[in-house]
Amino acid sequence: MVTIKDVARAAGVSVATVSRVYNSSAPVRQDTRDRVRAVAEQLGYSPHGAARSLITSRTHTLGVLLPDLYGEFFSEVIRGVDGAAQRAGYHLLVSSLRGESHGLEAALRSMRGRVDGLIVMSPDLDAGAAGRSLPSGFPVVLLNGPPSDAAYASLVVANAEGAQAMVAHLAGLGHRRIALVGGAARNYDAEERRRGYRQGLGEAGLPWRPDYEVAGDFSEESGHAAALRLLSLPEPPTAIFAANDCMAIGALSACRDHGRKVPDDVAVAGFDDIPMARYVDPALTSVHVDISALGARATERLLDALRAPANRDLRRETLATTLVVRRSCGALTPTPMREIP
Amino acid sequence: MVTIKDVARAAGVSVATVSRVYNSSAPVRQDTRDRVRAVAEQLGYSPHGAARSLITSRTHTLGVLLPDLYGEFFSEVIRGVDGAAQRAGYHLLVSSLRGESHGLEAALRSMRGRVDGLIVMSPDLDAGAAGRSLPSGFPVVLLNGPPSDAAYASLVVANAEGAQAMVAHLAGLGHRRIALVGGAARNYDAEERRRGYRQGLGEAGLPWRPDYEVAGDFSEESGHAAALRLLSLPEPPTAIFAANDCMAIGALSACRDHGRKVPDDVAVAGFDDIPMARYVDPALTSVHVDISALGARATERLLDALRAPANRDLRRETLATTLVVRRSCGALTPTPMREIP
DNA sequence: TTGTAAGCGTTATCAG
DNA sequence: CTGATAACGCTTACAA
Repeated sequence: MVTIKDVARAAGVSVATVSRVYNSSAPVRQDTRDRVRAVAEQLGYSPHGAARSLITSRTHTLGVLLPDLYGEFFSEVIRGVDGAAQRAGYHLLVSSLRGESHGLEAALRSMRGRVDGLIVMSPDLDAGAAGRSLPSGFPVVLLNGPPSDAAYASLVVANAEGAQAMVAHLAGLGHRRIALVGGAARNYDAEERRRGYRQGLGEAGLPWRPDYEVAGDFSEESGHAAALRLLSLPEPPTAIFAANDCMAIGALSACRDHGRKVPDDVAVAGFDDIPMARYVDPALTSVHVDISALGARATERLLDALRAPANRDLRRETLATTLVVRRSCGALTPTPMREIP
Repeated sequence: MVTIKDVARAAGVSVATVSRVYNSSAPVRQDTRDRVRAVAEQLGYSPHGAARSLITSRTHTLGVLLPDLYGEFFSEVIRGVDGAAQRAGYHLLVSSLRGESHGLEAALRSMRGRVDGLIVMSPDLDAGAAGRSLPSGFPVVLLNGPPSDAAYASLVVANAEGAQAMVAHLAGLGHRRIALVGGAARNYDAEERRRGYRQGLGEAGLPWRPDYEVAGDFSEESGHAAALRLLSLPEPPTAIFAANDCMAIGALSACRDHGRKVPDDVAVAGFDDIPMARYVDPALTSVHVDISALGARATERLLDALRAPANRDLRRETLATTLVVRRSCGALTPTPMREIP
């Protein structure tokens, strides 16, 4: 491994000069600079990150902690985070929690001294403990977490508002029996979407019925099962609103299995508007969430915090959603697909 | 930030002892050990990764370089890699290349001293340069790359075999006019799948027709466009085989738009068998690739290489695929979905 | 079983 | 503009 010393020796300068060339931390004469560059290039030198961060106490790395790495949703989050991080010259240390309860704490500890800040997505309601494992004052942005941890900058999707808008839309189409396929238990997004659903019912003057609220876990399979249960009710719903698109797609296939035409016999809607949504049959009405923008925005806030640790901005920011009407909800006028900017 | 010195002082021992407690590198008396642990715990100490790896020259981190972070495919790869890495106590430094041609080289350089080994996915055919940017002897596993770089351990999906099997299946169902929606240009997977397609035609005694091979780029949109073009031919194909599932799903929607029933009027098949495949309508016949297993296997090989740098195994390993028959190909007997173990 | 001290590859400080 | 040299936090001989 070629070090700064080798370069210095070969270029006939001191290590300090080589360092200065690489950091432009002080003026270096043009010809020395060129010579150093040339020698370094030829030797195949590049600075050793760990050594660098030992002295600067900056790693130029952001930690990303996700509950799981499954499906398009997380792929999109990482995509957004990666883009923003890369633009700022930062690396990404990614780790998933895989449901271990104390995993968060362990993950946090093992990342000490390896990251300058953290993006933590912990939609788990009981994960209030998150905060305690962190050195206080360590730059963190919380993604889609419950609001309890007021001590951290956080970013959430307008879950309740989106769900409410969807119910309003369905009610506006004349549906009186609107069911919900709920998300994973003890999941904040799921709870918020449920809250929005109920609120939407209320505003539309529709009664809340316990048999119209069945549990899912965000997977296609659970959506399928839940929809089958709903369709088998003595008085089945005329609209099924799933708390995410995967479940909605599962619901679509359940309708087929059950011999119900969508949207003629029953309307189906989802949440998230994953890319696939417009390609299923019928194209899925959904609540659009710009997931990669969520990741990018989280990253930007984290980077801001790193640049100016003094005036830390701990606000809770909400990312708006948009209703995207497609065929699956049977909008009376065959609405053209709404453009997402 | 609390360092090893603070712990040593507070526990009334030397830093060496604290270090030994954390590394079990030498015997420490039980009571000293307990005292150190207690003090460390109370002070909230955890070893500084960068400092550690500076002296040990091991980062306990693996670099993952992906061409892009889009869609379920990459999400699954990372998932597999993360699982295997986490089991072995390794971190993941993830980065995408975003199509910058010299991005690979830059990414590699910037990771120097931050990772112990690399998993590089560079399906780009012209990326033979990959190797040259790496310090020779650095542990690397290549994923889905062209075979030119014989100097590295590599892992590939049995693309050609899978495609060939699909064509054989379609021909077996009586199809004589089988078209291909190809993958991205200059992409190794895409080329291999095309090769398998042509080979399959040959073995089935079917002629290769230039108008039956249209280009795509692995996106739903391109699959949609390509299928429309195929269906508008004077003599349209009776089966459309897309080089991945996203494009196949695009093709399904194109068939609907064109008023063709799948599978009655035209058969459609994909490649990858992403989770979504079984939930589209009709359920998509595809070539199953265990993507997360691919990632996990790559990681295991890399870890092996790290543990025993001496006997390095540079073989090229091929991951088998399985044909998954679902409704979209119109298999004459409505075959039940084949179980994936 | 424990302590002392020499690095690991950088950057930062201070002279020149 | 450039060069010595002291950190940074840790591990690891070598001594005790």
